[in-house]
Amino acid sequence: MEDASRRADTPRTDDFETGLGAGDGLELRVWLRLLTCSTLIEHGVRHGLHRSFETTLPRFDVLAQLQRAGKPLSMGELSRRLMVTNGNITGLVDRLKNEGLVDRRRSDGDRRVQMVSLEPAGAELFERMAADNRRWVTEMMAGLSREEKESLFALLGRLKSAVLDAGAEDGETG
Amino acid sequence: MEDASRRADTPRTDDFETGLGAGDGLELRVWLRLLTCSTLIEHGVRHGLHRSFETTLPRFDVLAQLQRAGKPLSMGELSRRLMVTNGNITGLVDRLKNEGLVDRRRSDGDRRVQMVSLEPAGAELFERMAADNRRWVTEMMAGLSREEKESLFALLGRLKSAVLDAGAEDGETG
DNA sequence: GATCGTTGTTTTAAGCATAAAATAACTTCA
DNA sequence: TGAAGTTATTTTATGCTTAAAACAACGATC
Repeated sequence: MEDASRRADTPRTDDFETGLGAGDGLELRVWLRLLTCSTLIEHGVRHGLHRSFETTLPRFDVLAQLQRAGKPLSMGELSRRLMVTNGNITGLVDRLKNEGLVDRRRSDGDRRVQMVSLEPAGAELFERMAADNRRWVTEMMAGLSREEKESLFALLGRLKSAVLDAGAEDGETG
Repeated sequence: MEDASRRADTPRTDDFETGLGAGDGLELRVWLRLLTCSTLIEHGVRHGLHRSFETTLPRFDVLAQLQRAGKPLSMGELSRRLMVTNGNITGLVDRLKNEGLVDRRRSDGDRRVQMVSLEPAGAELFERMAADNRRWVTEMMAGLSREEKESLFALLGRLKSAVLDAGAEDGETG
């Protein structure tokens, strides 16, 4: 009978739209809803990784990038791909290396650069996690039709471009 | 000439789709793109809050919830609305209280409960931050038409429902 | 071939976040 | 009323994350 007390102290992730309401700007409403969806799915994935693999989303993300790249990546390249600051990558790779999942070595050509590569244990673990991850995400979106998912994918592509364009302006003004 | 070295160590937020590629499942592609958009906008907002107000997104979110509620909220209620664990709220409210932006006092009826309320300084600061926040988000979405934003809003609503429905199944099975 | 600016990474200090355990107050019900 | 269970919050241990500063190696230019 371990059905109650599911886990200790997880947020309830109820139906709050974390912020503003109907009278506010459309952009703000889109952003808040986007954030809610992102947070909800992230909770699902993180919880799955924790429960099934005793690991975390950032660790998974690093392995995913290395697997996807199919070649060693520098610390900076990982930082850019994961969209986190590079001080962050240092600790993350430290831990993954201690766990034997990745290797890190100085580049021959440029002695500043550290190249991170996937160890066999890391690749094997990643494959197992990726399969479950895909299943979790698919299940979470099971309520959407194929058309809805395709529209959403397209619109998010538009949004991504818009945000990147807007960001390019303030900075590259020259 | 302080145009180079914009800021110390911010991630480049380039055009990487942080993860899988074209051959993968549609759901995974939607999720990764959603996460990219969410991260990009979050970076914009966080950077603005940091630069203009020397504050952080979680602090802003707490104030936003209190302002929106229009009444004091308990620690647990804040935790649910922000979708973070409640241990988290403790430290966050500690800091906001030290800064004089909120007040926290035991509830009369239930002595376990702590009610958090917005102080005048907090309300005043929030109004200023909210105005800028709205501007930043609007600018980031300037490249989208009204129709696109409305479609996106609607589809994200569908997604939110789908994820909540999927989550309701594994747990309430009884 | 020394100096200047740049680039890649790490370090530091602070804050955010989680999960799990602990504490404390409430409720129920016999 | 008092033991058992539930709910609200805090504490603990650990890890993630940021911004900024520090460090180290590179590249160009003179």
